[in-house]
Amino acid sequence: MRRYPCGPRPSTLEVAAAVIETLSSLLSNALLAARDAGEIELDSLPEPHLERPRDPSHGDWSSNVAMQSAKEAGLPPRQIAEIVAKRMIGHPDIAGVEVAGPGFINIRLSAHALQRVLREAREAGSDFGSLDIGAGEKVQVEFVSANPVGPMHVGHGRWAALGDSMARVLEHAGYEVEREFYVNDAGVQMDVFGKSVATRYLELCGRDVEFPEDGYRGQYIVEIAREILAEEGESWADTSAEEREAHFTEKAYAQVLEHLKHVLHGMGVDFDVWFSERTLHEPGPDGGPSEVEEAIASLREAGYIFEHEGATWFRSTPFGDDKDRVLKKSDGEYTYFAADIAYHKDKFDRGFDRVIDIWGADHHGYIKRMEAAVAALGHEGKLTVVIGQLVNLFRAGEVVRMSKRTGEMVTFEELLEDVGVDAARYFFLRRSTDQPLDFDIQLAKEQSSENPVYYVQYAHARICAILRKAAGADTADTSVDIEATVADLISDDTPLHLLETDAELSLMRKLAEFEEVVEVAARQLTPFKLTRYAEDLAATFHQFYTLCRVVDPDAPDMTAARLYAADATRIALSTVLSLVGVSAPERM
RNA sequence: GCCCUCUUAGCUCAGUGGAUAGAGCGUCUGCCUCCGGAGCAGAAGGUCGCAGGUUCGAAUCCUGCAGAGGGCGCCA
Repeated sequence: MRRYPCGPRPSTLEVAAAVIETLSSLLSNALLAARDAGEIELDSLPEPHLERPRDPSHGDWSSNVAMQSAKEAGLPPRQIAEIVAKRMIGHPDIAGVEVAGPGFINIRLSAHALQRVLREAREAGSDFGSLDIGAGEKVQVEFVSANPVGPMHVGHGRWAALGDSMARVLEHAGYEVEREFYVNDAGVQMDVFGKSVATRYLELCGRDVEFPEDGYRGQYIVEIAREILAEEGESWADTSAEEREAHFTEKAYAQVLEHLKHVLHGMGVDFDVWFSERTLHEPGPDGGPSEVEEAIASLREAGYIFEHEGATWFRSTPFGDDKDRVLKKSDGEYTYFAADIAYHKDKFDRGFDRVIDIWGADHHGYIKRMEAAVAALGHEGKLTVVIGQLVNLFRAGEVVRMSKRTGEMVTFEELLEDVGVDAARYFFLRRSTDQPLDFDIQLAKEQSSENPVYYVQYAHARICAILRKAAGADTADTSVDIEATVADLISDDTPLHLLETDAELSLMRKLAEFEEVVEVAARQLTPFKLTRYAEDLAATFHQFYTLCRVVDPDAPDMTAARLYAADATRIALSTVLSLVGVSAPERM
């Protein structure tokens, strides 16, 4: 249940916020007037909170001011509520005020107030629900960041959908967003990767070699080796192992990186920056210190570095970490953590006001030290780490088994090919982000009401069919331009006041919630709220459709008004789906 | 052993101090001479893991216990 503090709201918030402002001041004024009239004794005015009641029969908005001030006023809450309520009626936006339960003041908006959202949607178009709570603040979202040593697993796909949708919602809420992929192209896993490919290559050349114990055994390693063989022949079989492995590392790395970009682009996820970990270790301009060295120098300057047993340590415990952490090992190598500190210093040096990292659940225990490092660098509180949980694959209720040891698994690319981009993205965002997700491949492919993505898309397609019908075209005629059709059918003069039945009011109420949904999703970084809302809105529209005949040649005014409402719903559905990254088909 | 997260309807899950705890699926019953039935309506279904505490009020906050998952390297 959301609560809105009373007081001034950013003027850029439109419909819902304007209503909240109106209601808040009505409540405050009613209390003040009651006090001035001597009906209530109050030294301080409570901050009236407005919330949306769970139960629609309790009205559109509800306030608990009466309960809050009961103690001080020395009156029963219900009596205070009665006093306040009677002073609120009469406003054109208010259809009724009731006192209920222990002392709730339940407010019902007038049809007049609700109808405004339809014009709002039409004026805003694809900007419907957009806000300015970000006020242009620069935010970076870093996500996926899979090691470039193999195909993405399904969890990576979920994190891609999550990060991209989060970025879209933040943009819609007025933030300036950059998407970034951190490429872990340094470290031993790259060597192991190159060695694995090189060994497979030698095998393909007919050489008798032993596969490295810790090598990557996936079939894709063989495929990469085969491609290099086809391209470059057998000449690398006779070079030194060092030369060969170095070459194969780079060659295979480039291939995998291209593959990652290709798959992500195919699902509509495009990054602004691909950041290479290696660059952090390279010497600075004019041969100066690397970024890793500079980051450690910064921490040293701030007093958080010490030497112990031949290693260089970061004192992270003052920031709540369990133990201090090694940055430079006694063998002279830097740890992954050292590079990650340099990476985050680089992010903030680039001027982001806020940085969001989406990490896999296995990095859970890493959060505290990273937050500690960011705080030590003087950016406390600007980093938010979101943990993306894994995906359990099912097929018709049966678990799809995967083995990490043998490298056998369903890759994300295979899943995309199987179920399609829309279903994959939609399903990934149906659950709270920090909860493991059960993904049923068969359900995702099913074209029935059991499949929520079809349910929502169907509502959109259905509206488009109605609009085509209203324009006199065949409902299935896809050559009809929806936007132009709508412009012909409705106008600013359309008599929206005709919309006053329960089904129509419910639809308008649901549309008015959209802005709040965007706000909550942006503030809480929870894009899964969008899919819930999309399903709610689709259901509300289907109910409206069932009860309200839209196209009726005998009632042109009512037809126009209902088309207006249907079109506003189309705009909202299309917008919310675009925030999820799912298409809004005009016909299915 | 220590730390984190989770436990809500048969199943999958919403719900971070308010009212009679919700949705989808599944089960059962209805609705097409009518704009897309890929739809709609209704019914059944609950000790919110357990036990205390705080509060006018707790699924929600605190403590303990039980169960599930994850994390605890001079790995990345």
